[in-house]
Amino acid sequence: MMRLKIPEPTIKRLLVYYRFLENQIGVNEQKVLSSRELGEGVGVTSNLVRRDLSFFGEFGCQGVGYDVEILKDNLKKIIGISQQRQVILVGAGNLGRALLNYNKFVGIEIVEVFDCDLNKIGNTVNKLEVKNVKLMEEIIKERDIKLAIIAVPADYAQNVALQITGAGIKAIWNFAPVPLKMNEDVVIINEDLACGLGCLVYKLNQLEQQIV
Amino acid sequence: MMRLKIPEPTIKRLLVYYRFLENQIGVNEQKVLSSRELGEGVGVTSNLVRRDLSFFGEFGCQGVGYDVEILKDNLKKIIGISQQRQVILVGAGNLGRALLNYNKFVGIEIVEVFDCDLNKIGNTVNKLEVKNVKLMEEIIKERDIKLAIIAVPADYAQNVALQITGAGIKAIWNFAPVPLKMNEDVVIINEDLACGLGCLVYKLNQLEQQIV
DNA sequence: ATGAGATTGATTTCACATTCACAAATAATT
DNA sequence: AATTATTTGTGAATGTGAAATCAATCTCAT
Ligand SMILES: NC(=O)c1ccc[n+]([C@@H]2O[C@H](COP(=O)([O-])OP(=O)(O)OC[C@H]3O[C@@H](n4cnc5c(N)ncnc54)[C@H](O)[C@@H]3O)[C@@H](O)[C@H]2O)c1
Ligand SMILES: NC(=O)c1ccc[n+]([C@@H]2O[C@H](COP(=O)([O-])OP(=O)(O)OC[C@H]3O[C@@H](n4cnc5c(N)ncnc54)[C@H](O)[C@@H]3O)[C@@H](O)[C@H]2O)c1
Repeated sequence: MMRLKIPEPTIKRLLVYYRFLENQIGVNEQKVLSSRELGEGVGVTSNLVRRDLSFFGEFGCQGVGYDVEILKDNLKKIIGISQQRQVILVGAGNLGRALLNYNKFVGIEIVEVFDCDLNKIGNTVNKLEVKNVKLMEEIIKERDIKLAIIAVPADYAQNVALQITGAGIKAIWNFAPVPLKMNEDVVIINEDLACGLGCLVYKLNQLEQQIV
Repeated sequence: MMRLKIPEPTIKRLLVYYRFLENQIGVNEQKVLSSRELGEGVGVTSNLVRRDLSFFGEFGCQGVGYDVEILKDNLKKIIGISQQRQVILVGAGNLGRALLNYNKFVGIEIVEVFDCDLNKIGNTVNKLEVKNVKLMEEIIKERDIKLAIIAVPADYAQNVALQITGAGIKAIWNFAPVPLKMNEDVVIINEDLACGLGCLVYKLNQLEQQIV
């Protein structure tokens, strides 16, 4: 174990490991699993699995492997999903509604949805009422929410980000394809889907040109 | 210019640069822009912009900058989005419909949608009729489609991937949170949204523990 | 009890990605 | 024409992440 300066890719994989363990529980009665099995399950090498985990401690048993329950509990604590965190979503459009209807995110619960469109305000999405964005800042403060999902059009994202951080939001999962300019004390993950597609198109072209 | 072995992060940024240039056209009449301006617009350093572009040639003019139109055309060619590529989408669920309704992806056109749910087959999403997945393989061959988007539940993704690659698909944009096991001649981009969220929760916890 | 086989966790090595720093080139100014 | 401001493109240095390697430890069969 070494602590200090954990690679970002490692952090992203923690949840992948956790999700795999969760799913495995039901499938078979396996109590213990090896880094090789875990790695194969999620598509990384066993070396990398051990490396990732060893940043946070010694959870395995040499010659044996990892106890599923113990590893799962430890991952929960490490990631910080021992209890569900309350989250808001801004922008009940196409993507926003898809996210709201998805019930498989672990560690979070979307508790409020905001939009500015009068045709959407008042609608119900997955048991949640879409509220007027004018109420947003007050509700964030009232409920002491720290994490927000931005699913508004690109042109409005920066403004929304300023509003919500002003009201106390400290973490933003941003789906708008713009780089948010924020203070250092706000953590942001940008989920720019288009560039994954761009990369795929590039690679497909390379593949085709190579063969022809 | 150096060619050979281009970093994957570089490839992903190409589309970000392109999208920024597209958007800038309307905003002002700027004919030329510097790597600094482009970098600030998309949230990377000017050094990185120049490094990325220089993998593919010399598009700028020293002391001046980059001609917007010329750079845009070159990026189009490099990424491979000079003409729209026909694409299919499998799984007209929550996420699938959000993607179908999004008209801002560049370089692709979703031309067919498939699902296995009889309640969804026949429905129209963004002017496209959802077709029975049984027709999928035939239509892929008929229209000679090479790129597919997978938006089906995790348990079905591997099967769908085998079907479509069997029918000729060479590139997959996969939203199911599972590592697809495919031959070497198929390119895959996995868009595992949950791990971005996991990473954000982790960082938020770190932030909070640090302050308290 | 002992040895064979399995597996972890740490160290070392290697590969990849970004930043730094500067020569070369251009435009604007005097 | 000479000078100054910019700005590109790239070699070198640095930083970051993954793979390879291996000693230490555990289980189990004999
Ligand atoms: N839909 C996709 O598949 C997809 C793919 C990639 C990226 N994105 C990005 O995700 C974001 C959302 O996309 P979408 O397709 O859901 O768009 P959308 O237009 O369907 O929805 C946007 C919603 O945000 C609301 N809104 C606008 N300004 C607001 C404000 N200031 N406060 C609160 N609500 C506001 C609108 O009323 C609308 O309901 C966009 O930035 C888009 O670029 C979407
Ligand atoms: N919705 C989200 O916000 C979200 C977030 C993260 C990941 N995902 C992933 O994206 C995928 C789709 O999510 P969703 O929320 O749209 O799920 P969904 O259940 O709403 O939609 C899935 C669709 O796939 C169809 N389907 C199932 N098996 C099929 C098959 N063999 N062939 C064709 N169609 C088939 C179903 O009929 C359904 O319409 C899932 O793998 C999910 O884990 C979704």
